[in-house]
Amino acid sequence: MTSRLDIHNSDIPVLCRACEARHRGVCGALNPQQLKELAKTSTRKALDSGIELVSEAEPAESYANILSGVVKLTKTMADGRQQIVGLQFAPDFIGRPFRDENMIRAEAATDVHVCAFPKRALDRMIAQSPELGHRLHLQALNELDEARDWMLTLGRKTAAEKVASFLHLIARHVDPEIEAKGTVVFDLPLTRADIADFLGLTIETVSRQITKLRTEGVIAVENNRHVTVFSLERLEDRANL
Amino acid sequence: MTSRLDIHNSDIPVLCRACEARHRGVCGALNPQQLKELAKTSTRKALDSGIELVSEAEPAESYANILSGVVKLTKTMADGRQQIVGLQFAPDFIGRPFRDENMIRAEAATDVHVCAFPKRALDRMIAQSPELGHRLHLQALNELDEARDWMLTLGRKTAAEKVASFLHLIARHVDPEIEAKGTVVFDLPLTRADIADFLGLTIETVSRQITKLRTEGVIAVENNRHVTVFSLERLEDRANL
DNA sequence: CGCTATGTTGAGTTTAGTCAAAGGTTGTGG
DNA sequence: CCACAACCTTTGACTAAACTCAACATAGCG
Repeated sequence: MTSRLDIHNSDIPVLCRACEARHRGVCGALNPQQLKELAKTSTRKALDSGIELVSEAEPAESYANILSGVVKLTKTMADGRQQIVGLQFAPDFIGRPFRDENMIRAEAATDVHVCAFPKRALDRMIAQSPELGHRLHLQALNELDEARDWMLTLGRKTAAEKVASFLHLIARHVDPEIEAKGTVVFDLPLTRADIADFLGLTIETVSRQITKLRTEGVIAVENNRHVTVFSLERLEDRANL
Repeated sequence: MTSRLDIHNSDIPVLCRACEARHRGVCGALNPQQLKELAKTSTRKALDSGIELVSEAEPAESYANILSGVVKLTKTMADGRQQIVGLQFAPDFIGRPFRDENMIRAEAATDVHVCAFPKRALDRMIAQSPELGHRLHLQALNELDEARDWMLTLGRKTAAEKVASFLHLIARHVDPEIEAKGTVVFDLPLTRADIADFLGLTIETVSRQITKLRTEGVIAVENNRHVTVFSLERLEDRANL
């Protein structure tokens, strides 16, 4: 389907030709000319898990599109307590338009590939292209919806419900089409510590709740990271969704 | 300062002339012609505390600007557990552009005045005016920042820190200019039940923490609602900001 | 003035956190 | 290829924070 649009690939920068962000991501708003201009200053990067993309304190100088992997957005208190306030997947856009200070840290949760470009270059293009501004607006609204959904989880759910909600979130992301009774298999993109930071719990509590779901036959776990959800429906019940 | 812009007030619809939303709110993006068109379909409403502006289930048919008062955005679980996911003040915009389903309930937390207009009328104008789209984008990004700040509070702060954070939020909103050592006096826009729903706590815990702040001389409270914060700095310490 | 809402306080329970130890997994260098 | 180290995860016993239930106090309203 989308290949129809790519007949004149010669117009499209090499870097962008196979890029998901050009279809579902923000770059989809750009014409070949704009894409070419942006591609001049963009660089692909492969980042190991744990590498910081955006610092909590310093003003950001670049934006990025995620090509693969998972990025976590975190907030940290002076005494070290941490909260993950968002997870981003390909082809999400990373960055805070219209402001330099971010007040948020972005870190590779898994090994990640991104396409990074200078803040200035994109800011210039936003001013020129309403369609690009609109795509960024949509992403912001989407992140806002997700953040508010998660606030309910953080504020009002029990530890058991929180862990089920998290697994449900990942399962849904791995396979958005899955029907309620279907089985989903995936590798967790987060360590227990990250899951705890995402859910506002401790590592130990997360571990205990995962064990409970395992012994009760809702999920299976191999090698800590590899998870099988036998029935999304059962997981939803546990999450009180 | 802004009165300079109002010399040709005859162009401005009567309804809009004294409206704060025309300066700091989204209507500031509209020219007199657009303002006139929008004013044709807009109506001012006075809503008592507790009245619902937007339903969690049904698609919204109108947007609104808050003229005065406080609106709470809430999410509710099937068993009745509730979480306030945002507070909005004048001249904030209420509504979810580019989507009908809201998945959120908006309710007057205090008596409220709003200027409401049909979703369609504004959607049409968004398509025409990039500046209007931009203002809505900025508000969405601002709400996203606030939501993520609050996620840290919900997930990682103690009850004492949560209550101090809430009082700090309100105090800052009442007087954004106040210096650290200054005294701030205000009426709480929320009941204890609402505060509990905002903080992910129970009424009793909120009450106990307020009592503690009172007995320790950080705040004074009269008639349950009227609060004096003696030193914003001390409150920030309690909130771990 | 009494009634209903809302808010406070206390006693006991529950949930999740803390601290400590042991079990697994992964990756490295011999 | 194996052994070891580093890290991550699980499990258990105990503790602390917040919740529940219940009684009482206060404020606002008719």
